[in-house]
Amino acid sequence: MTGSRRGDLFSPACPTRRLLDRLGTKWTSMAVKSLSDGGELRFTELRRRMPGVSQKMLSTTLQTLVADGLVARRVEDTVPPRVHYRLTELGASLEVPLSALREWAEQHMARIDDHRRRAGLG
Amino acid sequence: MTGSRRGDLFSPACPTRRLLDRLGTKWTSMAVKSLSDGGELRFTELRRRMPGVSQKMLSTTLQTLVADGLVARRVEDTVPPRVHYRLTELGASLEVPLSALREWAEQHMARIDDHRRRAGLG
DNA sequence: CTGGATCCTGGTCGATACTG
DNA sequence: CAGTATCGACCAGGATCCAG
Repeated sequence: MTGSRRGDLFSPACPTRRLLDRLGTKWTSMAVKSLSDGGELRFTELRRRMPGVSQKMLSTTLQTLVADGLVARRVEDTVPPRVHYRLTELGASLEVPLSALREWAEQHMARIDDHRRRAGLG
Repeated sequence: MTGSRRGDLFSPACPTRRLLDRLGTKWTSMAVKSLSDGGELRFTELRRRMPGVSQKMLSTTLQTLVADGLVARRVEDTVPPRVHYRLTELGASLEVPLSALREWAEQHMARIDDHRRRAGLG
């Protein structure tokens, strides 16, 4: 942090853009929400809470979140293995602004859809 | 709105997912931010504020935003034509949760990047 | 000046099959 | 149970040229 960085908002390294890029991937926000609601969950439990997700995509999504430090992965050394996922503090802190965006979406997306229908693009 | 819709959060029509899908497209959030900062702007003014955007992508992005009802388009009937864009009330209201997400990104993305580097995933 | 039309590339995502 | 490997479809997005 070198003081004011408003100019950075439009640099290729813009943190907002990179964050939205990730949240924009299909399953990321749903996984965060599921872990926020369910606490610590196993792989299959998580999968059940995310209708439509494939094993590969859930695995990839979780790997990204773990690498980002938003989700913690805990392996029980049993047979068969049990793997548990939960939000880290960082992940939980993201839930705050993210839930604000969710509220906005739930309140206003219907109007957006309506507008799009009239424009004939949606 | 038909009362509580928490279950909808994971339906294919989930409003949050669809909103993030749009905000996740490369230039959308930058355009919203630029219009929020600059007020009403012409196409080329907007383009200057968004380094790296191509004519096509700016055009496409603005069309989407206009169709969504987040941005208003005003054409001055001159030669050559001047086209002005500004946020609608709906678009301005989106700026509220969006700026909260920006703050989070600016405060925490560095830590995410650091975490990723250690994980060796980029 | 403000776009539209076209072509092309890379990455996201899904289906399927296989493994410890 | 919890992944990994591979293949292919699809589309966002960039380059370029053209038009009102």
